[in-house]
Amino acid sequence: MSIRYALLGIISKKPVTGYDVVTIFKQKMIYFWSSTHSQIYKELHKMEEEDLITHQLVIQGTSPNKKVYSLTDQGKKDLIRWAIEEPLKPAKIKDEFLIKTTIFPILSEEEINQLLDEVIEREHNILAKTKEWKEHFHSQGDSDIGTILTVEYGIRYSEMYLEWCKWAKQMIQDKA
Amino acid sequence: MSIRYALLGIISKKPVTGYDVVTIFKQKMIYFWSSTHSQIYKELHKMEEEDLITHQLVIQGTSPNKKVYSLTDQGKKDLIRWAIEEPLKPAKIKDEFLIKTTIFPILSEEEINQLLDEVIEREHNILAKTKEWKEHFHSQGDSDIGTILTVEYGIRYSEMYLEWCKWAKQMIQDKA
DNA sequence: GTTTCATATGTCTAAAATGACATATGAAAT
DNA sequence: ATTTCATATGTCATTTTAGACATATGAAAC
Repeated sequence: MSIRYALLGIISKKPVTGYDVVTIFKQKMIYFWSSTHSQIYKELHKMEEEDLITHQLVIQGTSPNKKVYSLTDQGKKDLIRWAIEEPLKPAKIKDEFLIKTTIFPILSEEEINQLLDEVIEREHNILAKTKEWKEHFHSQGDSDIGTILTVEYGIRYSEMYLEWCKWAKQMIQDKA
Repeated sequence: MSIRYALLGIISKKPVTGYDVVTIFKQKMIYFWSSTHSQIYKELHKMEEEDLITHQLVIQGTSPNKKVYSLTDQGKKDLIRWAIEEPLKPAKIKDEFLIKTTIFPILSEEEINQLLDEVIEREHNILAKTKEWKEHFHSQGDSDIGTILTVEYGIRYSEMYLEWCKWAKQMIQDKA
């Protein structure tokens, strides 16, 4: 039941292909949802069987043919029902870096700084992409409230992470 | 390979039971790792078979007998190897609330506010528990750098989330 | 006395998710 | 010419995870 509503939510915005969904997860939703193309294609098939979505085959000259999915009435109804009626499940997070952080006491200062630099670079890249995306949709005149809120969340999340890293570095230096 | 190092990390601090691990995940690591007792017990068995941990049976008068696990030399070696050598994998996050956020445009203002209030309450509770824990380990004179850093992360994470919610509420009111 | 709660450990089935394998087009780069 | 890249869709085996079922103790609440 997990990925289903993420997919319905994406498709509700505008018709998209499975390939589009993959890039949306990677580029625009990285800080609150993740999946792989194998799971996405499988779930799209299942959802079409259950009449929540349909697709239109688009033959392209340039690149391979694609299936553009859109919501059925039932799909939209189910999405809204889920959003309003289903009790909110706690977020599921698996952040390996924080696990590594817990064992800093058994690592050397150099090793710790190396790990922190690695994660800082990762987070910088994510933040840069998120800001890029924000600029892009603003320049397009897009004022979708869902997009505005989630992009702001992404920026705040990454900034929090980076500030915490900076604080952690200072903390470790002071302790040493 | 996922939960393994989370478990090794926890056990490296001090010997614990499977039951302890369950509560640690729930109370102290909720904002960066999650699992269930069925998975934890299974993985502990597997890790013991592979000689990464061992247990000592403790017979208690009051409550049921328990298995207290500790790291073997091999377990500690593998944990450090993982931390230093294995490339950092991106965090995997599944936050349903942000999915719900993306479809705010097809919900009513009342429904949106209800959802936001729900998540604000959830996050308040998490923050309260994290702060309680921080007070507790400070009062115990615990100055484990791993704990200090992760608890600070938890507080910053929850505060970021709550501030974003507040901002979102304002944003939605202004738009209406 | 009976239920509920915290402690404590396990199994089992089903669902979800990962990662590898597999294929195909057209454009661009080397 | 050949490789690489972006686009595009799929399968399959294995691993991971979730959630239900199962049991047991002692203390506390009702």
